[in-house]
Amino acid sequence: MSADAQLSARMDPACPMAAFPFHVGGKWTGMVVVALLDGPRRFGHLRQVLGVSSAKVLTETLRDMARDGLLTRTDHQANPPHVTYELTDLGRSLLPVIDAMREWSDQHLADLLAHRQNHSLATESDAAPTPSSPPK
Amino acid sequence: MSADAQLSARMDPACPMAAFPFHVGGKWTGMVVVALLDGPRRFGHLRQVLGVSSAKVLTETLRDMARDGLLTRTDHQANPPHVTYELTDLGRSLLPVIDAMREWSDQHLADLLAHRQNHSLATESDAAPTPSSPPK
DNA sequence: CGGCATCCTATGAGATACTG
DNA sequence: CAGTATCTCATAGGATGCCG
Repeated sequence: MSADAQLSARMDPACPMAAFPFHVGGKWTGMVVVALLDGPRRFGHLRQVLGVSSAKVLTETLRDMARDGLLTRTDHQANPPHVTYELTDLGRSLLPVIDAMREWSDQHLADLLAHRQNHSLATESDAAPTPSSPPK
Repeated sequence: MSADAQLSARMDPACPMAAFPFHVGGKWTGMVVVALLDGPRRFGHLRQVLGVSSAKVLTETLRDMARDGLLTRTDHQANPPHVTYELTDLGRSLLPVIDAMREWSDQHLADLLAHRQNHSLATESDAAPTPSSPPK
């Protein structure tokens, strides 16, 4: 399975960052890591795959990550411009943590969202029995 | 080692969240989890241990966490007020992820900070040889 | 194509003062 | 003691337009 497919499958709107209790750096940092797992990628490619709206945001994310040694920026000095970004070992070192987040998400995110849902309805009325997730 | 001691030792200003590339929920969420590992704690206790300046911030954090089922709030109906917060199983389920973050921090945070430092000095001048961290 | 420059807005975070 | 009520401020995120 390609990293791009993983991205769509695991980090798509169905599992929104909004409810996700973990973040890596900025909003897009974690996704950039995943998107670069298969090798160098171009700016435009990242922009499409991540679905990042504004170019500015992606530029900032990538610059910060380069500054922190998480990836390298390669300007191929071509015209039209051709720039690629590639994960460093340090960048790849984030993967176990990201995977830990994903594993948590697989196992517990639905539970968290159920609690949140439940809470909106019955702020104090009854005991609000846990809607899903019987304790293992 | 108590969770409180862990808190001071591992999440103190010497390892500031500012440079820490991971976050759990809000700024204080992760620390609340760690602070509650040893059992229920009172509002004031949390406020002291975490060093959270404003009561509002802690209140918000705790309310959000309760809403998400990460902890429970118990009002002991006493005067003066006595309220305790206790982790749920769901709240405890965050621990492996937090530990993964800490492990990453132990192994790579210094490296990241070195890169960051280096980058401020030589934005483009020379090749900026990696200051520390020979590849493994 | 891969950016900057500019502007805008929502939100997080905190300070301070007050209350049951 | 455990909050609530306001207010401020900084920053992240995003929209749009221009440039080499």
